[in-house]
Order: sequence, then C-alpha cells, then structure tokens
Amino acid sequence: MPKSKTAKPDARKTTGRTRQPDVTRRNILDAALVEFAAKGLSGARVDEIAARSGSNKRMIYEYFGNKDGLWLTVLERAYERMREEEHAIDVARMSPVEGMRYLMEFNFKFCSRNPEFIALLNAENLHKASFLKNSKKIRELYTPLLVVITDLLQRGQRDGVFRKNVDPVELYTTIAALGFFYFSNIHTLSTIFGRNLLSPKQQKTRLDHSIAVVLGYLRP
Amino acid sequence: MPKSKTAKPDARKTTGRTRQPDVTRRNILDAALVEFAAKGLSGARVDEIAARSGSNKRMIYEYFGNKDGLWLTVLERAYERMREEEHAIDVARMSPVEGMRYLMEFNFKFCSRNPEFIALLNAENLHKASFLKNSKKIRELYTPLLVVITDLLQRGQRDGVFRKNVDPVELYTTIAALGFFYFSNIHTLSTIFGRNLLSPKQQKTRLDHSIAVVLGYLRP
DNA sequence: CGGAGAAGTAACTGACCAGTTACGAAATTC
DNA sequence: GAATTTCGTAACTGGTCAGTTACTTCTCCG
Repeated sequence: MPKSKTAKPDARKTTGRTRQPDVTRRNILDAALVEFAAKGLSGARVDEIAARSGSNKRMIYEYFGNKDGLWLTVLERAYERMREEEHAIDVARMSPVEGMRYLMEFNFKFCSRNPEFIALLNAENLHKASFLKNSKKIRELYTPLLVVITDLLQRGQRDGVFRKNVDPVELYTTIAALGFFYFSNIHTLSTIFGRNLLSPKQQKTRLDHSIAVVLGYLRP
Repeated sequence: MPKSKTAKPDARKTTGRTRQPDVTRRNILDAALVEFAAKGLSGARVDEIAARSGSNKRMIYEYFGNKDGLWLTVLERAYERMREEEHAIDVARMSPVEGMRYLMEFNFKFCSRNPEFIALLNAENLHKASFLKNSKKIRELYTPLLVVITDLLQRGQRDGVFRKNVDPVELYTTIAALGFFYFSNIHTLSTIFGRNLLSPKQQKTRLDHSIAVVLGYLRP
C-alpha cells in the first residue's frame, strides 16, 4: 500500500527517535514525489522537500547525491509502483470483452488515482526522457499491460468477437492515450469546456465513452 | 504564415536599425515560445529569451511587464494560431467518413508540426491552467473543430453510416487524445518501446491506427 | 560505560536570476 | 536641427537556491 499523497512523514517523534534509514529514505522520496509533481524538476525546491519529509537536506544529499539523483529515483519508483499494480491484473478467467473493459477501467482509474505520476511523466518528456534513457534500473520496462492485451486480443479473435489484424502495441497506446490525456489536460480542458472534469460524474462519462470507442472499434 | 521554429530574429541589422515595435515584439514572442517550450515556465531564462530575440531585456519588460505576462501572451498567441488553422478547415463538401478522416489527419499533423504547443499546454496544466483561467482574451475558446465534428456526426447519422447517440464533446476529446498523447509522450514511449516514434513511418502507422479506431467505433 | 559512527541542525557559500536603472544612441516630429 | 520619444547596453540589486560544512546529538554495540 503506497503512502498517502499528503506525504506526512512517519511518526518518529512520538515513539522517540530511532535509526531508521529506510524510513527516512522513504519519507524523503514521498515528499519529493509531491514536490516534483507539483512544480516540475526546475520548479521544485530541495529545501521544501527536506522540510516536508521531516528530515533534512543533509540526508537528501547523503542518500541521493543531488537533485537530479533524487529526481531519477522518484521517477524509477513511480514506474515500479505502476508495474506492481499492473502485475496484479488477472483477466485470464474473464471473457475477452469483459477483460478489455476491466483493463481500460484499471488504466483510467490508475491515472485518476495517481496525478503525480502523470505530472512526472510530462516533466520527463519535457526533458526528452533524458533521465529515463540513462536509468540502469529501467531496462525491462515493458509494461505488463502489453502482455495482457496481447492475450485478450488473441482469445477474442479466436472466438470471433474481435476483429483481426490489430497490433497490440498500437492498441495499448490507444488505451493509454484515452486515460492519460484526459487527466493530463484536465485543467485546460475544464477551462475550455467550462465544466469541472474532475467530478466523478464527468469521469464516469469519459470512461464509458472510452470503453465504447475501443470495444466499438474491436467489433469484427 | 508563422515564423520558423528556430526563431531567428528578423534581419534588422542588415537594413540598418529602424523603429519597428511590432517586429521587435514578435521577435521576442517567437524567442519566448522556443525557450518556454524547451524548459517550462520556471526553467526558462529571461536573459536567454532576450539574447535569442535579438532584442534585450528592457524591451521585454517594457512590452510584457514581467515573465508571467510574457508567458500568458505566448500562450494566448499559441491558441490563436491553432484556432486560425482550425478555422480554415472545410469539410462541408466531403462525405462524413472522408471528413472525419481528414479531421483526424489535420489534428494529428498539427500536433506533429507544433511540438512547442504541446509543451506549452503541458506546462500550463502543471500550473492548473491558472494563467488560462485568468486570461481575458481567451473566453470564447471553444475550438472550431467541435462545430465541424458536430456537423459531420449529424450528417453521418442521417446517412446511416455513423452510429447514433455519440456525444460530440466526447468524440472531440477522443480525437484530441489520440493525436496529442502520442506526441506529448513521444520520448518516454520511444524509450519504453525501444523504437523511434519520431520517424515518419511510425507516425503514419500511428495515424492510420487512430483513424481506424474512430471510424471503427463510429460504424452503426 | 564509552567509543564510533549515524543522524540532525543551521549557518554559510557561491552562483544564478528576475527585475531595475542610468545613460547613451538613434530616429521621428515639428 | 532641436526637441522628444524610442531603443539598446550593461552594470547593478536583492533575493533565491543548490550544495557544503562545522558542530552537536543521538544510537548502537561491545
């Protein structure tokens, strides 16, 4: 279970101080995630992260070297978290249509639940993915979703409920796009349309439509 | 015709100096677009914009007040440009299917042609659209595309080539998402997939798939 | 208990940067 | 061609911020 978004540091003062390097480390990363997501890499302040983490600057530089190192670690951790959640997906026992529906719902709600992840990815794209490219940790980054989609497509085609010749990577991109874009651009879209797209009602409308688009397309 | 992306200032030195406030203004805005798109609001440097524009800081503060004022003007200008291009779209004489295809191609290629626009929007969303919300100029921001989509949908439904009960705003969002997301996340996606998604070939594959998705969905 | 090392604090440094100013040069106006 | 306005330059200011350091306090472990 990931820590809450408000990133309150673990209560260490109540129990008296103890040496918990991993807890300190995690507190810093949680605080950094919030700060980086809210202000981007250049906008984020190390002092602010230190204050919010309940730790201090010295520890940040001890553990992560510098601001860039901290950024990379936060980014890697975000990807890991996503992969973990995706790994828990099991649509083997669902019908292709059910499975696809479930998958899209998962992806959509993941984006809804993790606005920091979206902000992080956008910032990383602004930097042309330079950190991600140089990350040793992130080599086998192929998302588990892709495997699941491939399986669903095959079964669906065999059963005659899905059309043939659908490229899984393209479909994955489409599904990712339909969830990601809405939340990534939610503020400018809300302004343009004059609606509050953050509301659960609007989100449901959007998800339903997205599912209809993909399932509609997949009809033979 | 918009100025080139490299934002070379107009040749004023060759013709000797003359007073051309509007040219200076435009040169500054062109330079600012490049700088803001490359580094975001907080990452951008006013000194750099001044140098690149062929003008100087004093003029920037004379015309735009401060960095935020410059940002807002750049943002407004980018939207205006998009609206202008969209206004030129005329699908009245095309069949609904042809028209829809053309529309998606336009949207996709617009994103491809204007990476700064995408970077700008992402940065503005990071700031929760706070500048856009306070812009007096951008009130009637409803994109012309929306009108065109509504028309195409009606004609297509009447002719029996499109399904019924499609919400134009939802479809617009979907079309926007399919173009925008690809280019917005092109660097992280390229890294994850190990492909260069900037290549024309990959772009064509992506556009074809996107069109197939929307047209496939729209089948009755 | 006592020494070693880990964790915490706050002041400091040096670079950077948004925004200002003083002044000079050019150009337009009359 | 003198007055007035516009434009350009470069130095300056005050604040901010990443990263460092000197020193203290705590914890662990023998």
